Formats: sequence, C-alpha cells, structure tokens
Amino acid sequence: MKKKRISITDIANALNVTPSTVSRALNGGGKVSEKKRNEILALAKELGYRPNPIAKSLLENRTNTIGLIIPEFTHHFYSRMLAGIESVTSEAGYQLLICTSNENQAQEIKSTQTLLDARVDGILATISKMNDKFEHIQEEMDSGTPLVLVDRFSEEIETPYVISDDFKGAFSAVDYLCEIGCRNILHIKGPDNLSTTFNRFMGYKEALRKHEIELKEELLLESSDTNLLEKIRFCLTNHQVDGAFTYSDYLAFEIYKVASELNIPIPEQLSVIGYADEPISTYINPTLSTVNQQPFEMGAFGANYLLNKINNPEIALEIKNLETRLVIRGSCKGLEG
Amino acid sequence: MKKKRISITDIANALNVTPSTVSRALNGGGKVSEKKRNEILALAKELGYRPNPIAKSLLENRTNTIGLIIPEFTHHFYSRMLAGIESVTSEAGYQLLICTSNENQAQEIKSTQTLLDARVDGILATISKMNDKFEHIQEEMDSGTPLVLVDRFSEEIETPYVISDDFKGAFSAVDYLCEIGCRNILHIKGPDNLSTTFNRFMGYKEALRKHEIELKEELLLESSDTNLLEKIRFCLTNHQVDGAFTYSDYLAFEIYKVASELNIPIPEQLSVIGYADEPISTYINPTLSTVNQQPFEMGAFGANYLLNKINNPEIALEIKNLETRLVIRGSCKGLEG
DNA sequence: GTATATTGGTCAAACGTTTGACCTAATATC
DNA sequence: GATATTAGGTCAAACGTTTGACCAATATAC
Repeated sequence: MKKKRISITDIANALNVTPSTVSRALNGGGKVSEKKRNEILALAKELGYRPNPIAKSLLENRTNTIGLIIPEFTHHFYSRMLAGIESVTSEAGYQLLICTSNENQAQEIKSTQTLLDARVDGILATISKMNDKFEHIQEEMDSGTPLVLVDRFSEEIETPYVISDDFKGAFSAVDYLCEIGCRNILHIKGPDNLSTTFNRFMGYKEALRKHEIELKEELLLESSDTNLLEKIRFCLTNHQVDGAFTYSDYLAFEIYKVASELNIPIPEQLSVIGYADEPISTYINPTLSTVNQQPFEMGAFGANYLLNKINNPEIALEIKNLETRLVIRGSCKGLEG
Repeated sequence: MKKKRISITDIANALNVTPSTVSRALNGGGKVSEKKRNEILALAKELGYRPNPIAKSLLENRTNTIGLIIPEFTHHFYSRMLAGIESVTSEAGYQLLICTSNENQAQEIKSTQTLLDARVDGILATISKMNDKFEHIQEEMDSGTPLVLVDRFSEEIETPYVISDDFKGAFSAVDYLCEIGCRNILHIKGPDNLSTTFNRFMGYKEALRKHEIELKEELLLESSDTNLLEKIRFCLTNHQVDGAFTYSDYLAFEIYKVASELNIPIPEQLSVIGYADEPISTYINPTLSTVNQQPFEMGAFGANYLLNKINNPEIALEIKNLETRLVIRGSCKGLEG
C-alpha cells in the first residue's frame, strides 16, 4: 500500500500554525518570522516533506508535464530523438508522458485524447505515416494546448514544425556523387505520401540539374516496388549505374546485396549513399556513406521550442528546417576520383 | 493559453443540480432519476466534458501512472523493452512517465526522487551499470511504491526482478558451438560487476564442462581490455580458435574484423555467436548467430508484474528468469559439419 | 498622542471530484 | 391512519496547496 506522505497540514498541526504559514515558510512568501520559519523548515526536513505536485496542478491548471507521441520506439532515429527530448525536458524540470502510435492513426487519435485528458502542458508529436484524419489535431489545437510537430510535415496542419531539411540533405548527397564523377545515379524512393520522400527526391533532381545530368526514369525505383531486389538487379546490369542514393540506409543495404551478387565492387565501380546514419552503417562492409539527420538535436530543438511556446503562447508559428550532415565513409570513392 | 475545461460543476450549475448528482449520473452511482440522468449525459456530451484525473488523483491517492527508469534509449534492447512496457501499460489504461539514468547513478537517484514526487503508482527500473549506493532504492521501497527491476540484478536489492536467463542463454550458445565441433572457444566477457557478465560466463563454463572441454584462461578476454583488437588477433593466431562466444553482438563484430584481416573465413574456420540479436545482425555479412533475449516480452512481463503488484501488494517476491532464444545464422557451421 | 506603516500571522476560498450523511416527499405496509 | 421504506436528491468534507483578504499588535512618523 502506498504510504500517506506527510503534508503541509501535518506540519502545520504539529507546530500549531496554519497551513498558509507553512506554505509561505517553504516558498518564501514573507509574512513569517525568522524563528517560525526555521522551526518549520527543520520539521519539514526531519519528516521528509515533499510537496504534492498533484495539488499544485489542480490549483494552477498546469502539470509540468509534456506529452509525446511517436510512431515507434525501435527505430534508431526515434530513440535518438527521444533522448534529445528527454535531455531538455528533464533539465527544465518537466515530466515526459509517452505514447506511441505504432504508425496507426486510430492509436494516434487515442493517444492525443489520453494526453489531453492528462492535462499535459504541451504536446510534441510525430504524425503517423497513415494519416487522413485531422480532427483530433484540430481538437488538440482548439484546447489551447501548445503543439509542436517534429520530423514529418503535413500541409493540413498549421502549427510549428521542427523538421530535417530533406531537400538539402539529399542534394548534398547526390551533389557529392556527381562531384566524384558518377553520372548514372540510381535513386530508390521512400513510402508514398510522406513529405520526406518527396523532398529527398527533389534534392536528388536538383543536384542532377546542377551538374547538367539528365534525369532518367529507368533509374528511379520505389521502396514499395514488388520484387525490388530484381529491379535493382536489372538496373545495375543494364544501365551502367555508377552511383546510388537511397531513401534509407536499409535500402542501401539492398543495393549492397545485389552488387555483391553481381560482383560489382563498392566503391570502385559503384558509390552508395544512404540516409539516416543508422549505427549499423559503420559496421557493415564497406562502411556506408549516409546523411545524418541529427535526431538528437532535432528532439532537443523541438522540446525547447515547445517549452518556449508553453511559456509564451504568442510565439510565432514557424517551420524550422534543421541542417543535415553528409557523412562520407567507405561506400564512396574519394573526391579525387 | 490553456483553455479552462468544462467541469462537473459547470454542468451542475447549468442544470440546477449539485455536482454530486452530476458525478453520480456520470458514474452510475444510483440516486438519480432516469430523466435527470439523460439530461446530464446529454449536456456532458454536448459540452465535451472529460473528467479531470488530477482531481481524482488527489482524492484517491493514486495517479494511474507508472514511472520508468532506463539507462538509455538508443540501445535496441531498451527500445524493444520500452515498446513491450508501453504496450501493456497503455492497454491497462496507465500512463507512462519516463526518466533516463544515462548509466549514471546520480541521475538515477534524481529520477527516483522525481518519480516518487510525481506520486506514480509504481516504478519499473533497470539499475545503472555504475551502482554502489542503494539508499534511494531503499527510500523508494519504504515509500510503499511497488518496484520491479528488470534486466539487471543486484544482490543488494530485495525486490521482484524480471531478468533474462543469461546462464541458459550462454549455455545454449556454447553448447551449440561444441555440438558443431568447436573445441577452442574464445569468450569475450562484458563489463565487470554486471550480473549478466557473470552469468553468461558461467553458462560458457558449464557448456564446456558438459562437453568435457578444458577451460583455457588464454581464451578469455574482456570487453574492457585495452587493445582488445590486438588481443583477439593474438588469440586467433596462436590458439587455433574455432569458435567464439561474445558478451554482445558488437563484440562479435570485433571478431569479424580481425578474422577478415587474418583471412580466417567465417563460418568455415571460425563459428561466431554474439548476444542480444541486434537488428544489425541480419545485415552484416555473414549474418550473425546470436542469443535473443526477447526484450519486448521482458518489458511486457515486467509491466504486467508491476501492475499486479500495484493492485495486490501482497504478491510474492519473485525473481523471474525469462527464456532466451538461440538464433543460428550464417556465422556458424551447420550441425552436420 | 494620534495617525500610519509594518510585521506576523489567520481565515477562507479555490482547483475538480467523490462519497457518506442527511433530508424530503412520495409510496408501500400493516 | 400511523409507520416504514424508497427514490431522488442536497450538503459538506476531504484530498494538498496557494493566495488574497483580513486582523491584531507593535513600531514609526510627526
């Protein structure tokens, strides 16, 4: 059984003063003599008094809690983001209430409700992949609870965002491939209807344009393609592919597989760049070049942003595009060609 | 600004009844006519009434919240465990309050205090690697808040545990290596003073004993060894090592590195088994055999255990040893070999 | 010596909810 | 027709804390 914790009233009774006096002694609101103050402080310490935040919450209509909804925990990207968030919130003295959507909108809706019910002071969320309903978000915003969305963007929701600059990230990768001499650069796109998929593709296109390389439809694949491996094989065999840029690191590994099968050496004949900088990238052989999205910083930035918004509701609606970092490893030829 | 949510009193005033009546109408405590009940329910729905759990918590001295302390988020093991925990708690209608210790005991102590202050109904924790103080845990237990420890065990703390059966897990791995004919099996131990390190080593020893293989000191390394790579190299060169069992998958990859350097083919000349089944194991070449600890199930089991303990404080103190699963992949010869 | 300010407190309301005790009017029992 | 029961409610306390309003006693100003 949870023991009854000692309360301000207990202390007050023990010393024959009123709870108000004890409260003021503890919080320094004046109106209490030095002598009484010391008595009270001493007894509070002796009894191990700890204020009850529940009571305070009820009174102040704030919980010092922020709610988090993420699609899942197991992707390295989200764990790192979570770590970034936690570092900021714990530093600021906020609690973190966590829900997951499992990329499932029904669960996302339920989580939103749960967090609103819990009276969190603000919500940090990454919307799930499958999204076609937005009423719950609208309800969230109507409630006056600050909302900051991270990682994924949706035209339908007008609220502050903290996202990674996918366009520039992809551009820097493909630009690098061009610089080292690649001319037939394969791209594997991500899932449909994600802003990230679109933006990375646009970055790819823009880099080709810059280097005056024609975009070839036959070098475009999609992660959802049935028989993706076979399509990669066809591509590598017939189109003199000398570079590849993929939506994710895992898709890059699919290219590794096919290349090894076809005895195409990486990076000598084929330079590969993935996306996300999964830790595995440094263990695979050859180590994978990739675009690091700095998820920790993203989470930290988002959390800071939200805390600001909580304490200053008039803060401007902003879409913050965070810089990425191109990480070149063994899967790419060097710059000298 | 967070909007004032509508309360039971608001409804009561609007309908000229007392809050008690509204409460009873909503919670079905009788004492309210069908007609009034319907009126109240209708208005509550129309106004979007949602009960305030803060007020309820204050009254009932329970928060429907459980606190979690984990060493870090980014290890796959902990993310999976977290996912398991979340699946159970959310299903049971409990909130999850998350803290991290960063493997740092000072922070662990602070987190414990934070969670107790928040009046969580129970705590689920993995103690940090560096632990020599236990007062905070004692204080936790004295508070009457149920505590369940997961993953790591300590002699000093008497409380329910949910841990993975490291002994059996290691035994099954080394037993397998013996079965396929390995006779000189290298073992790389984990960090000192972790129960897992000890138990996996004991499993290794027991398997050797079963197969009447002598334990050779020169085949034992430690993850903390300076110049570990060099020591592995020495071992592989001079001791006809034909099998390796490591405390973690990452240590197994170190063996991969050295083996590739020395042109020792895996699995033809050297069979390797790691521990933890990190996702990377299936991407590396050859794919890594490993011991899966079923972290999701572990988290789920721990959460269930804690919820039981919350609702029935008299539950027996138990140390639950969860089964592991040996996963054989490309890094081991087959059984016929 | 009167008016004013200061010190050190108390009182009560408020936050939103639940719940046991109480009340009243109608109905049932004999 | 007197009494007991019941249905349908109200009242007030309780959870722990904060805070504005109030009050008495003392100190200060002139």
